[in-house]
Order: sequence, then structure tokens, then C-alpha cells
Amino acid sequence: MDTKTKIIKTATHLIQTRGYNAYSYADISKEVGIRKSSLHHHFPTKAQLGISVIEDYCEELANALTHFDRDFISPLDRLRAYFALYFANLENKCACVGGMMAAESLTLDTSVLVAVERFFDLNWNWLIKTLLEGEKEGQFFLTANVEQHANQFISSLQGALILARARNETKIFTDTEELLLESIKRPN
Amino acid sequence: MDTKTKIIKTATHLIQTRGYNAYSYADISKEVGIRKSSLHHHFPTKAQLGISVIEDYCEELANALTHFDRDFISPLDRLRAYFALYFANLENKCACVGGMMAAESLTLDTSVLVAVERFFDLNWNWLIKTLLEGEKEGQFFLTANVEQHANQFISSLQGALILARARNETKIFTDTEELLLESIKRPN
DNA sequence: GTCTATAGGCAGATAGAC
DNA sequence: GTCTATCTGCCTATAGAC
Repeated sequence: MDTKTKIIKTATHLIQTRGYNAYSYADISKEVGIRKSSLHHHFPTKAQLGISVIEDYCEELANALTHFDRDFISPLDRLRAYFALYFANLENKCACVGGMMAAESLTLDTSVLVAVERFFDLNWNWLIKTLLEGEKEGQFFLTANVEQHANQFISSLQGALILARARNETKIFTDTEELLLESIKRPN
Repeated sequence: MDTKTKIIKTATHLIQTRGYNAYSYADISKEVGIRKSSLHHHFPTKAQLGISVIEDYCEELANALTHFDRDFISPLDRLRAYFALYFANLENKCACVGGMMAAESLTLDTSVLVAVERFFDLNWNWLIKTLLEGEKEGQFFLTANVEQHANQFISSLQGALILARARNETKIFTDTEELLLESIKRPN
């Protein structure tokens, strides 16, 4: 892995654990093993690094979603894989970069916030597509319009991740996931 | 309002807008109109101020919940009032102190985190009580055990608050609220 | 691309006068 | 209880040598 990538991955992990405002170039410097000033050669400002972190994070998510679409025939299984992806973070005491930055949104540069928006759009569009497909196939029964369901899914997932991590109780996440999925399944 | 209270209220508002790690004694100093060093007379450390903020926030919530129990006969109306309480924050671009601190939990002193736990316990216990009452009266139909529903309610509410604020889209909150309440109402 | 050195500012916190 | 003055340490960022 080249230095630039190493910096991005380290920053990602730091944001996921401590948040954007509580990590510093000094923290990255220790992890990566180069001096603080050298980091500025790759990312002149913290905002630029922040944007690169989100863009890389989006790319990783997009890849995962592509794999879900390819590997799972059932929309329900795709949603389960989607939840599992976030749940994996939880086991390492990591939150979602998007969720952390959303919480800190009022302290972020506009340029960073715009990148965060794109992350949520990615989630949102995939959820819409997957929910509609499940409805068409008769696996899901949507009681409201699909956008409303997508909003509930993202909100609940992000909130559950933050609370489960803070309270060290994975059950908060799995409880939320289970009820969410139940609420859209076609009744027998 | 005495100085001590003024400091707590200012810190509360700063945490709700910027988060725990992004506000400082200097910020409070400007708002309250006394010097930084004077703040340390009332709250020697930032952690102690943080604890006082949460304790005051808990007290305010407890008062509100008591009023809901007194003023609304229907458990559903109580839940609506509960959501409205958080929604009011959103209109001022404020998040929930508990949600912000939960996101930043890994950077908090243990003593502060313990206070945050108490805030969520307060929410949780009231939700359990209200959900059970609605079930007993036949207004709600709970598909899972009540603790699971309570976990979903808190997670979804907190996540919706954070995302709606970050994306400047109150619909995210109201969408989530509506689907949550629909999911527990007794089917006709 | 990485280093040393340093700038300028802000963080939380303390001492002691009034 | 509030003030001035100050401390130590960390923050992001820059200059310039190698």
C-alpha cells in the first residue's frame, strides 16, 4: 500500500473511532510512521484529507453493494448483507464515517459536507432500488412510499450503530435491524 | 438565571450544535460574558461541566415526560409528544446532547460516559412503560418484545435527528417517526 | 517525499490579586 | 466570584534543507 493510501486508511479508522474533530495529523503520523509535516505533502489541509477519506469510503461501499447485487438473488438477503457490513464495524468499536461526520456536520467545511452528502445519496439510491425490487417480486410489502422507507432505514441503521457502540450492546443494532426488516416483509 | 446555570445552558447549546470535542471554555466565555478562568471556579474541569450538562438535560427531559404522562391520556399521543420534543431541537439546528456524546463516546472520560448512559436509561424506561401501557389498552400491537421496540425507537429517533440536521431535511425525521408509530399501531 | 525547525493560535488548567 | 497573567501542550500549517 502506498503512503497516500496508508494515510487515508489510517484517517478513516481514526474518524470511525474518535470522530473528525478529535483526531489529528499527529495521530496519523504515529500510525503511518512519517512526520506530521510529510502528511501535508500528500494532503495540504485536513479538509482535503477529509474529502479523500469519504471518497475512498464511498468507493469501498459501492464495491460492496455491487457484490451484494451479484451474489444475492433475494432483495431481503441483500439488505441483510448491507446491515452485516455496518455490523462488522461495530465489532471493532468503529462507527460509520458518514454517521460521525453527520453528527459533526456544523463544524465541517462545506467541501467536506458535500462529500458526506454523496455518501448518503449512495446509500439512499441503493436502498430505493433494492426495496423496489423486493416489492416488485412480492417479497416486500411497502406501507408507505419507498423514499420514506429508505429514510427510515438509513436513520435507524446509523442511530443503532452509534448507540450500540456507545453502550457496548450489539443487541441494540440487531433489535433495530430485525424490526426494520420485519416491517417491510410481506405478511403471510 | 445564576452564572452556574447560565454556563450549563450555554455548554448544552454548544454541545448540541458543535459537539463535545469541538466546543471550548473560550466559546462559553464569549457567550456568558465572563473570563475563561472564571469558568473553572464553577466547573474545575471540562469533564465535570459535561456531567452537569447531562444531569441538567436529564432533569429537563424527566420534567417533560412527567407532563406528557399528565396531559395526554393516549399512549400514542404521548409518543407523538416525545418525538415533537426532539423535533423542536431540529428546527434550531440542534441535535440531542445524548446522541452527540454517544457518537463521541470513545473520547469521553468514563465519568461523563456513565452520565450519558443514565440519559438513555431514562428514555428507555419511559418508552418501555408507555409502549406497555398502549399494548394493555389495545392501542398498540407489539410484534416483538417491548425492549426490542424501545431499542428501535431510541436508535431511529437519534439517527433521524442526526441525519435530518446534517442534510437539512426535516422530512427524514418525520418519515422515520411516522413509520415507527405505524409499525406499533394495532391493525384494523 | 521526507526531514527538521518553527510559526501562530487555541486548548484546558492554575496562581494569586482584588 | 471575577479578574489578569501565565503555563504547558497540542493544533494545523509553512519554509527550506536533503
